[in-house]
Amino acid sequence: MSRAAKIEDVASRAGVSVATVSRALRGLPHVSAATREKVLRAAEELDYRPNPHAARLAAGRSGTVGVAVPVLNSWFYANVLAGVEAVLAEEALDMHVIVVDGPDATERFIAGLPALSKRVDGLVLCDLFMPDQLWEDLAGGPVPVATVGVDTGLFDSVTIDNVAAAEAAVGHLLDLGHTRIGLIGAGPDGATDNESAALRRRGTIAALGRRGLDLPADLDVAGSFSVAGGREAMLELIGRGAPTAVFCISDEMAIGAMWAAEEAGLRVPEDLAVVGFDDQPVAEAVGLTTVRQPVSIMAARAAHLVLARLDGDDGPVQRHVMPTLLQKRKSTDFRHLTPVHAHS
Amino acid sequence: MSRAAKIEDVASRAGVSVATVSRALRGLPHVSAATREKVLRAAEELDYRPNPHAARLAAGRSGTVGVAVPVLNSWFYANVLAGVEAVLAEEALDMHVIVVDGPDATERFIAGLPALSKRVDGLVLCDLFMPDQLWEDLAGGPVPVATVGVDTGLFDSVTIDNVAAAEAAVGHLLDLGHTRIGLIGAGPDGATDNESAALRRRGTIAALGRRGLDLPADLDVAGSFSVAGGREAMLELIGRGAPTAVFCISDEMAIGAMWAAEEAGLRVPEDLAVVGFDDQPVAEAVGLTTVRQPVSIMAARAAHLVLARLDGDDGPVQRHVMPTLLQKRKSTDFRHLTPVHAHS
DNA sequence: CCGGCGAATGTAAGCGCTTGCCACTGGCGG
DNA sequence: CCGCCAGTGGCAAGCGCTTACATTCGCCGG
Repeated sequence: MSRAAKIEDVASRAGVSVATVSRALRGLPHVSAATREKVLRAAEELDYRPNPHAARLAAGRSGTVGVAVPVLNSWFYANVLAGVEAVLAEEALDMHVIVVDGPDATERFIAGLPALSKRVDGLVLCDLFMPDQLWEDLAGGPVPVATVGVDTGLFDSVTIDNVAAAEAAVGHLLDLGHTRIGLIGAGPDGATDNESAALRRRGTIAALGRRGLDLPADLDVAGSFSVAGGREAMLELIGRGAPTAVFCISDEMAIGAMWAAEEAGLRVPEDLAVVGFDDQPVAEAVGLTTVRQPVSIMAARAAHLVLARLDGDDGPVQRHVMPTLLQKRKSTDFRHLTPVHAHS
Repeated sequence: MSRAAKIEDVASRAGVSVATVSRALRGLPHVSAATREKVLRAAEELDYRPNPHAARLAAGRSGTVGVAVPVLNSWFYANVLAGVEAVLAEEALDMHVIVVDGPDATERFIAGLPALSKRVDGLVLCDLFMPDQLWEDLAGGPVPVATVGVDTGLFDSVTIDNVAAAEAAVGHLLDLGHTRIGLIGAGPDGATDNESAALRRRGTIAALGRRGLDLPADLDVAGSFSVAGGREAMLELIGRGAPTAVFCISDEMAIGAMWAAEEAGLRVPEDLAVVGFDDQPVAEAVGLTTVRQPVSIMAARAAHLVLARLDGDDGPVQRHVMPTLLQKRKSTDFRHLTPVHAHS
């Protein structure tokens, strides 16, 4: 065909007005069954495809929800995207992905926020770190927001209880008899400011504290959320006099830590117990004890929350806390006897 | 402010016409420096943000390139997205991600193709499997396409030499003295039709053939591209009488295979040599010998290729073949003595 | 048999921007 | 001193759709 059909062509072919075509095609009321049928047929025959930009301009809605993540190529965020994408695809909505990696990108993201509200109808924000003022600005804005991984109290959120999860992980290590437990985390000292990291650190300290222990500075290291980051942190720990167990706030880091341990001639779990966080498929394969969190389900729920807001739900802010589960595997399957116990 | 500023507001504030504002803001010629400055200031003062939908409708361009991938939550495709996103972000273009998982989604993708050409200016297609006819239709269409991982000859493409890479991998195994080498692949029998999988299988057979060996049916299994898929395939292989070495067409599968081996009491590399494909970070951590391919660089190049087409490049189709490298690690670090050699 | 009412449809005014085309301006050579 | 040209800038017609409002029509109760 020469030129793409427009709504007007469909209208004249069906013998109705463009308004009727628009209504019929979108399933709106006030169209008789017969007319609708006629329109559908005409559209079919012309292979009509509505122009989304025209529709969006006219309707003032974009049919798109934005998803902001710090990086794309990590298991966690890839699954966030997958979770959101799955629900959006069902609703025939577009996903606009925004990568906010590091301070510069955050700057740009913030600067682009006003413009963003024109291109997305809703927003799923994942592990974003911004000044409080901006969160409030966002809350005052027109686009519904759901956050995953962070809970500001201002928006619908879906998180896990990071503190409790970390307590469980470290508690497990303590139950095994460890007293010299390292933490491989992330934070201002590490790659980025990350709320989850801070909470897991808090949980670690809480678990330790409950047994009268603390987290000595030399066992408290931070790295980037990656295999390499975990390895480096572990190497650092080893250089300082290795702990007998280490809690890593991501599986990638834990795998890096196991690697470093091996390089240093430490056996896991005999010489070093390791626990990770996430429970990605690889964790099970390598026998890594880790905290399972339902990543893509969380993301999907966040997506549903913004969709509900788009459908007019104006109930109170919903703050979902999803369950986690400590998966015990080989990397901690060894009872550690501390010198104290050995002599008692 | 009450209502978002529109171009007209900027125009009147700057004392020029909307046409001039449009030109000034987009850096088009035929605007004097003084005028441009005036416009910029006015826009700044009003915090003006152009409405992308209006711009796209009027201009007939979408400022968006689409990226189709089979799944989001795998290392490979996550890196593809990351690679594309990085170059698009630089050009201030949007990325529209399309997940084409399985036949149904492919169907939908194909059905949506005509509509798609209105919402994207270009397309990066990754490991997509479609009837030839549709590729040709696409080639006849208005939107430039670049493929990654598959080379149809119709579009700019960036691939690796899968056959040669597999030959190198299996050749390495042969050099180590293995003669009973299994292949864990994917294909019509596996999860999806995948061109790379077919080519790697071909390379495997070629390498074997060069030594006068063949790939017996009982050592030729297929699984899904995942840890679980690799594990199941390996278990199957073990059930049939384990080979002494196995080539897996992805790292996830290789890690699954190592897991299965361990479950079965086989030591890697002594009892079973394993080689994977991709060289994702975890591979190095677990000492997996594997074929490295520059995933995100490939994706970035594909993105550049479609951008070049958008800039009017109408040169001949470019078919880039990127280098791969066999990374030898612990999982194959053992010279296997076949009975034949042992007795000679 | 008539007024009125609601459902079905049409009319047309935008939505906010881009761009082809025309009009103006001032500096320059003739 | 005049006409011409290149460089600027304005005008206005779209881009293809949505939707408020007006209109039409069939049907019912009075």
